[in-house]
Amino acid sequence: MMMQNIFKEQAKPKLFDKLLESDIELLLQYSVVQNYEDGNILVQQGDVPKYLYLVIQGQLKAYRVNDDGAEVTIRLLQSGETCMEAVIFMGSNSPINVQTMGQTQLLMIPENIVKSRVLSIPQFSLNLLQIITKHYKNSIHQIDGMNIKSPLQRVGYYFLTKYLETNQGKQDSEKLEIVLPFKKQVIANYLGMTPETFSRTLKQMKNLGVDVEGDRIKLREAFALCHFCDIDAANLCAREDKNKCGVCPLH
Amino acid sequence: MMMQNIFKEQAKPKLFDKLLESDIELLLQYSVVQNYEDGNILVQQGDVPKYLYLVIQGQLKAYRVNDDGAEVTIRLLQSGETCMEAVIFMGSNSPINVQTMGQTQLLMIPENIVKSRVLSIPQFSLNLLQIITKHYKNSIHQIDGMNIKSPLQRVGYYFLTKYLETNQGKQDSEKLEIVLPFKKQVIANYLGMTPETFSRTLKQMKNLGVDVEGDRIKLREAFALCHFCDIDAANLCAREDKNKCGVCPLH
DNA sequence: CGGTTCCTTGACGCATATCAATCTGTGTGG
DNA sequence: CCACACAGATTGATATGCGTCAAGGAACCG
Repeated sequence: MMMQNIFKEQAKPKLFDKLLESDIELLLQYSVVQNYEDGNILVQQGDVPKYLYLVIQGQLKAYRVNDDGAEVTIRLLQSGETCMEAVIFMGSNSPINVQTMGQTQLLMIPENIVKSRVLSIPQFSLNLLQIITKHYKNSIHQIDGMNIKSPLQRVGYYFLTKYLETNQGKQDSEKLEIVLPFKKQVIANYLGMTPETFSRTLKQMKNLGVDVEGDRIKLREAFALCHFCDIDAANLCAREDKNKCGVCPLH
Repeated sequence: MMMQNIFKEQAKPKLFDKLLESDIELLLQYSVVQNYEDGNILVQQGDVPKYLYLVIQGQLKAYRVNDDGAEVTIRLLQSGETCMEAVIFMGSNSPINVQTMGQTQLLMIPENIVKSRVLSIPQFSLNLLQIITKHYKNSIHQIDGMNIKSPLQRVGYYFLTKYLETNQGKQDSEKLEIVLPFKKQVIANYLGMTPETFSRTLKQMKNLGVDVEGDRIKLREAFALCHFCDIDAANLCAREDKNKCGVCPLH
């Protein structure tokens, strides 16, 4: 299987970062690529996961449901991201469901291959550690947000991180627009609020210099989202002169 | 440094699980043991962590604070548990503060030793993966709880997991009592509620057959907490005949 | 004892969920 | 090309559950 073909146009997934071509081949020996329709449930709470999933195209949602059928979104994944890496090492059943959102193409690496390669390829276990710790960090932010942040702050922080992601490396040519990568109700649930509250919150943001038109978020000024910055976000910020924003926690 | 002395009376920490004595020595080569008073801040948000901390005696709290000074508890740790293992691999600054609660004795392993041993001792990197994924799983439950569970359900689930932890392996001699390992206000914050709400919730639990006297939680019947069970908890349950409780999600 | 810390109890207000209706856009079929 | 259906998004009205504030009680320690 030729990775350079599959991910031709895209950045190499973090999972394969710094791996030798020969190591990647070892890893993909028994992997398969598969296509799914919208709404396909790949893993259910309680399952023992059989694969590590890498999104080639499309989107996935990792979530939990309770008895009443209420959903909590844990992660939203796009192309190049992986899931079940963590669960494979939990030594227990999956605490989450995973479902496709829209048409999706996935690379599936068998669970036992992952486990054995961890022991034989040090860089691979390092990659996994970094991926999982990143998820962990995200979930810490989620917990934080739900406890002490208002909906406005949660949305603002979400926009800020999206803004920083899309402008990574581009010091000068900052685009003052971001595009929501998911349906609004999906994002709302991820942020722990109802679609109604999300919608109302978007209107509030206009007062802060953030205009919303459909799924396009337009900033009236480059520093519009700086109110929502924290130390973690500031570290992603590419501005060489961070104190220009006036509120950067690093200054 | 002799691990068997330090942890004489206790279970061996997960961090050292299945490691050869020689590997442990390699790991501890540059480690130090240190004592701290109550309230000592070991790590602050934004710090680059210098050590992995293993609790020998006492308790730690990992938490976040926002501008207003409001705290969100991420983890509460007791003897044998570790922290900063995840942060070390995040490749960024610490998203959390860590503080001692009460007098505490800690083993501190330098960060660069941890990183290098990961590459040279496969079982060690496996241990780390398992520890971190467990934290991740916990944080998933935390997110879940704050979104779709009432305070009653959160407290109930917390008690249930504590109950299952203390009765691990003891199939027959189930003690119908658990002892809260932390101050009530600390637990309340960990569960994402105020001490007032926590207190009121404890009274509600009396109707469900759970009596609270100080920090002792007494179950009037063995199945009192089964209402709060989910698939994850059920997997920890030691009862050979799980369907006796009538609500087990495994049956 | 007096002081401190922790926990509990009560009264109140507000923010967000809930329910319901309307609006917008998009794709489909006649 | 228009009419219709449907999903998603928005807007409004209502209510309730938790946080906040304030006071009182309990346990502990010198």
